Amino acid sequence: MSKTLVIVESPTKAKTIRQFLGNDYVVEASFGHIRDLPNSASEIPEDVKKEKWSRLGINVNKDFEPIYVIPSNKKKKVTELKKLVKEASDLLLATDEDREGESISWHLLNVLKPKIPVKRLVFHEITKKAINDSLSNARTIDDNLVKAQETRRFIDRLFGYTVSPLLWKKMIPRLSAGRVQSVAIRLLVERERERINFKSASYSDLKGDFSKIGSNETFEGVLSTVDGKKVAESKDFDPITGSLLKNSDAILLNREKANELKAKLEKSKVFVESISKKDFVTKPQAPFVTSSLQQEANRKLRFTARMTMQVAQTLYENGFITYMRTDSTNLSDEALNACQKLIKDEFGVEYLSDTTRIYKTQVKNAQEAHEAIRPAGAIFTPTSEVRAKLGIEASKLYDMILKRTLASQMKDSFGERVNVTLKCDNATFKAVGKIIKFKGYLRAYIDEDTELNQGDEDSLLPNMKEGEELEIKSLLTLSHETQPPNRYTEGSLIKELESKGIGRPSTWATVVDVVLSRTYAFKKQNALVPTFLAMAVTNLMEKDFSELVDYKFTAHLEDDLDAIARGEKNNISYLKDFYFGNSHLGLDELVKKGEETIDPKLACGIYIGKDGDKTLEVRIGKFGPFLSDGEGNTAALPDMMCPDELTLEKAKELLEIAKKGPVSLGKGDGDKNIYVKTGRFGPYVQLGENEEEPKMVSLLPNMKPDDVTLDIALKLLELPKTLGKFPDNNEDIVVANGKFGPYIQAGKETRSLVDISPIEITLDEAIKLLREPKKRGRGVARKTLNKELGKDQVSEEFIYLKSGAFGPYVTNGKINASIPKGYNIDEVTLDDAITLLQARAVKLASMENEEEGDENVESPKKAKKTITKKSSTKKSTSKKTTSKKTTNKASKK
DNA sequence: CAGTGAGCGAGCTTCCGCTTGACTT
Repeated sequence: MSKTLVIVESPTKAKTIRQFLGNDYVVEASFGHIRDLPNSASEIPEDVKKEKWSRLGINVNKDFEPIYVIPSNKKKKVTELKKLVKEASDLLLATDEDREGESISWHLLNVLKPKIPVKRLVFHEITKKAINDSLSNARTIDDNLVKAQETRRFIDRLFGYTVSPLLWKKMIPRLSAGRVQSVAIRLLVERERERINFKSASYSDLKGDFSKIGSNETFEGVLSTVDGKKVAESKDFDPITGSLLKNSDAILLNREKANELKAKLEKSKVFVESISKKDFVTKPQAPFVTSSLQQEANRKLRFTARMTMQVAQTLYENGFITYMRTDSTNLSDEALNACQKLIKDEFGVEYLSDTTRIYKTQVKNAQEAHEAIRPAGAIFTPTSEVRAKLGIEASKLYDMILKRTLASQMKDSFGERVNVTLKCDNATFKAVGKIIKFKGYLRAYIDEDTELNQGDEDSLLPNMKEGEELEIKSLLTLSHETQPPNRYTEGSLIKELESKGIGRPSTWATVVDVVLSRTYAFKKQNALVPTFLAMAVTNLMEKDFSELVDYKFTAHLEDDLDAIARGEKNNISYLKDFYFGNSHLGLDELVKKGEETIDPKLACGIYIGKDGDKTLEVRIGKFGPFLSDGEGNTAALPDMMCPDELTLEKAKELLEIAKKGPVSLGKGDGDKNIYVKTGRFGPYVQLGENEEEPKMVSLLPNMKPDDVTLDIALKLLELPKTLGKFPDNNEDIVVANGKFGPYIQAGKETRSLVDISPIEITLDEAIKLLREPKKRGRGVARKTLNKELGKDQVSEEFIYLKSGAFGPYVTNGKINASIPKGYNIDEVTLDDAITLLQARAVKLASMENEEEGDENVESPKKAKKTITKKSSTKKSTSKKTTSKKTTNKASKK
């Protein structure tokens, strides 16, 4: 008998639903979108390739008719689904309930062309009840919602694929621009500009230790007013001028004045002027959504957004948490019941909120197709169990999710704050005490706001009366400097984008990756530093495409898409308006205008300042940014230089040094100068300067320019050198430093030098090495790519970057992790490596458990499985499901 | 096996959102 085919987006979701639906249903996953506009030139069908519009994938002249193609990695999936449709009695399209989900269903319908009855249905949560409800509420596909999705897709494509080529022409190839990424880098750049324009201000104040008379228990007070005027603090200063804000009537104390005041007050008496008490209440925050999870994991666990999502994915696949790409703060009844029970058990009934707390989603464009991120199931798994199965990293993230979920249904925290003003001569001091009377949700989870503003600790003041005299135990002058605004971190950038409605839960982690991999920014500890390239691109975008990088562009787009989804707006005329313009210039005209008017010379320069009549600027060159004075003098910029560090003075200095030329280390052969320089292929030493072909030798791997002494330089310049004869073939043994690192050669025999330095190797050592068997070609290459990235501060392990048979990977000696595509091998940092290894460890722990599960259930078949691993994928997945079921059952007791 | 800041082919690069690929060095 044929069955009903149900198609969902995620295989894990399919697996869960399969358990609820029973044998009359076949549940399969589409793995997201199955069809899209052609991604690259190779995907454009031959018959339209000649058309001018084909590189957009959209025929802009024919009502924006798209070319849809099935990407190669989806072809197998599609054939599989087609086959299942043939066998099925009817089809249920159960993709997510949002624009993208509706579109996936529409594409499925168009590609699979089913001849059986088709219905569209949605589950709001994955519980038996919700699924049964949805089965009885099936509907048809919402065409307007599909049109809204297409419009979004086309706008992004038209923006990205017309503006990026303009950047290639005017700046350098391979640059990119888009609705989301261009705004992300603009945020970074604007913050950097604030830092560049920032003028620091110095100010001083006093801190005092006070006590009741005769008591040794002191408390702290901070100088608040002098002669009735507020003492200036950080926020009273103008960040651009560094002086007091115009409308501020605060009094500015420099160090001298503060010291004078201190000397005077030390001789004065101090009294309690006033005491005021105020109750305060703090409330828990909503359960996690993708962005808040990424932010808190970034802040508390130092996870990158990518790492957070990798670990969350593993937790999801193992049935520990609900879906991790969501913008909904909603908790299902199942979750609420589980919370209430656990709160009672763990903390006591007095900690349970009287009413169910419901959190309104603040995000404007939220699509709420899923629940909040929470521990899965009707009974939450204890963290210890997650730790046992998936290891420490996964359990840390899980614990955070568990506690935040619980806290969201717990009682408020409340307490009392006491403000005391002390009078001392013509000055006053302020002391603050705090008592938390009931910790409430803080027992479970302390969020960022609470942590920053008040902490969860009591700070007590002694009992005092107004008018009471106190003792001054000590006074201290404190000097402060105002600080420039902080750079964005991954977490705070995501937060900012989300608050502007830009980007979606599934993309925030990749947005960060795009910005980094296109070298629009680099990481400095946790901060994202925009590059000069990002500044040049942002300058251009702001000037010529201001509407597109306006922070409100996406918000307006969302409003319009909603109108299209409601059937109130026509999508074609909307697209025409955007691309060809109407009352304003359309994208097409903007790009054409840009092609004519943008001067590459101007676009590639970032103004630094004037040196006399010379204009100093950073220029974007093919090989990266460099300094120029406009008169042919150039200078390289130090690696990883932050834009706000390149002041006018610093720029002058760098140009000055470059003009003088490299400093000679000393004299070498024939009285020629020896220099250390850096070229396209890294640092090298050079002998002489005016020769036609000065001798140049690269530094050895692991050698830094600063380490090179005259002695080392002389030895390097001896390369390539002949050590002597190789007795076995009577050829000269030559030591050289080649493209792939140092090596020795005797006739046809070559060996890479790995452990021995080419400037120290002796004839005997060379002979010995040549007689040892040659490692295979790849082996040699692997040894050359053997870079120590540094030491993991936590585990104290050294981490290496190596290249193996399956491409480059990082290792800590125990675990290996491949470098994913998109990484520049030369730029893999220690942090990247640690992230990759942690994610790998989590994955390995998860796989180990699956293996054990298999063994327990069907150990006799294990051998068979390993042999037929590739050919019978289907079999092994179904087996995994059975094993999962049993482990789950076992764990729920 | 080259040491910049740029002059020539030919063809390509690029967007945002959905989802998880392969398991070793």
